[in-house]
Amino acid sequence: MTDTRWLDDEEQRTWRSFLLASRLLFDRLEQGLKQDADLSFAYYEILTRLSEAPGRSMRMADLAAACVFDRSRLSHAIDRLVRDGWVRRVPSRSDARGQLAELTDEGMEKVRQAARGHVEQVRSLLFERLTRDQRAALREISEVLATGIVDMPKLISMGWPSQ
Amino acid sequence: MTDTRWLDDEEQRTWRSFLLASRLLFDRLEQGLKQDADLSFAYYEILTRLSEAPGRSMRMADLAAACVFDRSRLSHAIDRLVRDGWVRRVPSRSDARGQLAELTDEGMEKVRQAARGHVEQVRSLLFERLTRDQRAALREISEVLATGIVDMPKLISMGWPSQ
DNA sequence: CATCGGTTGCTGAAGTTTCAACTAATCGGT
DNA sequence: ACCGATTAGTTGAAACTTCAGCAACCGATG
Repeated sequence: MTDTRWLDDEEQRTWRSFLLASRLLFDRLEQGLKQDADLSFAYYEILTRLSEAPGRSMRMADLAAACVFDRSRLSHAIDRLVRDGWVRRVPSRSDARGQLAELTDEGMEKVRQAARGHVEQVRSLLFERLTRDQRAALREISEVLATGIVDMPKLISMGWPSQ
Repeated sequence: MTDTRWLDDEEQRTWRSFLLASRLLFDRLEQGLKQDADLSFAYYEILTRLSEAPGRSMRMADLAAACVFDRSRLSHAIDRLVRDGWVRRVPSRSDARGQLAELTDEGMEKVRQAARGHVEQVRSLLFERLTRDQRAALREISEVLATGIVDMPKLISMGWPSQ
């Protein structure tokens, strides 16, 4: 029974508010995507990443890292996206173990459509509610936290915001 | 094809960093709880809420609201917590439809143990990385966001941070 | 007290994620 | 060239969440 340093009142409140806010936000976004594009947030993110990648395709492992999924989860998810026709699997030329996930034209169109409402929602639920200073603070805080938890270099190299 | 207002660079970065940071953070916490208490974050939260409630028990619907779960999810989750002996179901006296979820003594002990490592992790992954100002900003931002998405009054009444 | 709209909690099925194994291919040193 | 160690990606089962629907109950109203 070593003594734990508990959270003080201020911290407790901050933590719970953060928990609540992020959950409400993500739930809403999930719900929005489901409603007007019949996509889960996870699928939307996969499609988005692919749409931004050169050749609209990425190695499975890179895509997994970019989405912060484990390989298994991605593999199953791609199964479903392939079944629905948004993505296609292509064997890698340079590494016979490798697979590329490649966005189909239908997939590209799908993301485009989904993005409209989604971006609008991010704007109205997040940015429009914050002052300029708060937006800046949020960015700074997020970058500090992310950097602290994982080493950035790898992530930057796959398209995450740097610095 | 109405024109969507896209996110500018600054917003884009803020949004992606926020997404990344919160995901990494929650993943780590989940992983930590799993490792040293064999609990998912969801279960941990249920147990925590119960441990703080008068009589260590709550109405299903209230508990669901407090955890931001839907009723069905809670119902299934409580099934499993009952199976494992951490929680017991008690019919409500005042409302024949109602059920209370009540923490068992074993459940209470379980949360206590789990809380040690968990709190330590929240501290080291979140609070220790932020300056005093950043902590204050995070709280403010979180409260603004949460308030914007859902009307607070009900939540406050069930133990969420107010104001 | 009969009825009707709303609430409470549960259920089973379908969809998704997690976990542990597994195969195939590559790498690195000898 | 070969062999053990590592990496890429997949698989199937178990765990979990979501979804739609149900039965029981509440409570206000006529």
